[in-house]
Amino acid sequence: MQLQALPGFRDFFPADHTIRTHIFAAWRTVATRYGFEEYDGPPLEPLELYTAKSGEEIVGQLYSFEDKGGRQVSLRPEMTPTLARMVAARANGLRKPIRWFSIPQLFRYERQQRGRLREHFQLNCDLIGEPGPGADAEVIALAIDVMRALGLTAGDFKVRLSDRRILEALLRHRQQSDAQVAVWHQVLDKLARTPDAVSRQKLREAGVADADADAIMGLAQAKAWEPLAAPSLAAASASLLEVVRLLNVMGLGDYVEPDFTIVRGLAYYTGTVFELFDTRGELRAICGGGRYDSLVGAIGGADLPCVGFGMGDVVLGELLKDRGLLPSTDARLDVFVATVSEQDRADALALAHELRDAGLSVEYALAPQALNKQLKHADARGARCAVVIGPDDRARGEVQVKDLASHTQLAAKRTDAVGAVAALLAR
RNA sequence: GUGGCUGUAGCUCAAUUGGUUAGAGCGCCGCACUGUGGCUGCGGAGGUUGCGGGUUCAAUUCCCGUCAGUCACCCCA
Repeated sequence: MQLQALPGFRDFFPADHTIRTHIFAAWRTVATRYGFEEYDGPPLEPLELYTAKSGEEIVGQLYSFEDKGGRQVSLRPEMTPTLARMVAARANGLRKPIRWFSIPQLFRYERQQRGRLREHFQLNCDLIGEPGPGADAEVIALAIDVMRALGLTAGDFKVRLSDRRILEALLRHRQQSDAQVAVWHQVLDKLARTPDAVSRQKLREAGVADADADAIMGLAQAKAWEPLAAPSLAAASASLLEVVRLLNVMGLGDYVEPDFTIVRGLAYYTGTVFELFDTRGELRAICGGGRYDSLVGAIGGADLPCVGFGMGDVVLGELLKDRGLLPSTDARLDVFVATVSEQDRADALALAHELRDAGLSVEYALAPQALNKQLKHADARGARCAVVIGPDDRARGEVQVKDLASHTQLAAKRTDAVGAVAALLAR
């Protein structure tokens, strides 16, 4: 049996790693553009960090074990508890609001599916210390701009936006019991992929009156903001409507649509919740987030309101691939230095090093090789330019500088070789 | 964790009703090509047909198990 990566874990061959780097670069660029600072924490944490606040159901999905010191530990399944601890530890000394982002590798022990592995990288952006809707709009705009930076448009994805307080108000207004509320969450979460009759049946079994079911379903499935103006919802929806207004002002209105069926699995969300989906509905959520005003207090004692999101690299990568937006994964070399004879090798090494000192990516044949083989290799490596050094050139104090794309070649003084190459590459 | 489908070369795939030496394209290496690359031609390496067992004169093909992938559940960073 061959040794291979564990199920749900990935080997990143150079071509794969290029894609990963491409995504990370967009994440860092846009987060930095929004004034966010990068942080990180340990990939391995005490098990209690997650069992204490995330609920017992999540323990089954933790990649946890006992370490050699007898400690119960877990690979991190999410970044937010670590963030909450770090922020709480220095809460008094940090200027608010705090804008932090991280790109942690996260783990879960679960059977894998398309877009869901046992390991992935996730951009986490959190804005801490600002309770108002301005912060919510800011992080949502950040998520949208990450997608735009990768070449995706409003035709490719949408932000589905809601606020937990709206559903709560709906249910409270209709006096649903706690057990019924739980059923509602389940039903609404999978409404789009479930036949209507099945949903209705579930609600009936939970003792929800048909009249209540009609009313709540009707509002929950609304595809417009207008129903939020109803007097019974006005207080609960004021924040969300302001978030929408701000996004419109930023010019990002096209990317946002209402979806009051968004529930989000994590228990700690308290207000705004949102998810990013591909418009064709082929993939699972690309990004999810929302407001969690009590978590930092619960973990670290400091009472700080937060809003943030996580965006994973797996589904995002699938989407970019489907839309033909992946970067070229070919290696790009600036210069290949080729020799005609073994007597040219010393000059070739010296020149290659000068070119590397000038910041160029340079290769040469490590062992003696025919010139045509070297140039073929230069071509295969995607080099823009080749420098050929032979006995005749050396006798004249020259080198030949070739533009591999245009098949042109010109002689340059050996003393000016770096300048000649730089000039060619600048074209 | 439950169920369906699928496992053949590095990749994408062939192989007749079960039939004797498992093929092709791409990629890789070499030669034509001892001071000039993309093309072309020729050659080569690379497989325990995922693994284990069973049926059969004979298994890539049929059956069982197992591992892995995938899809749907459960659930969702």
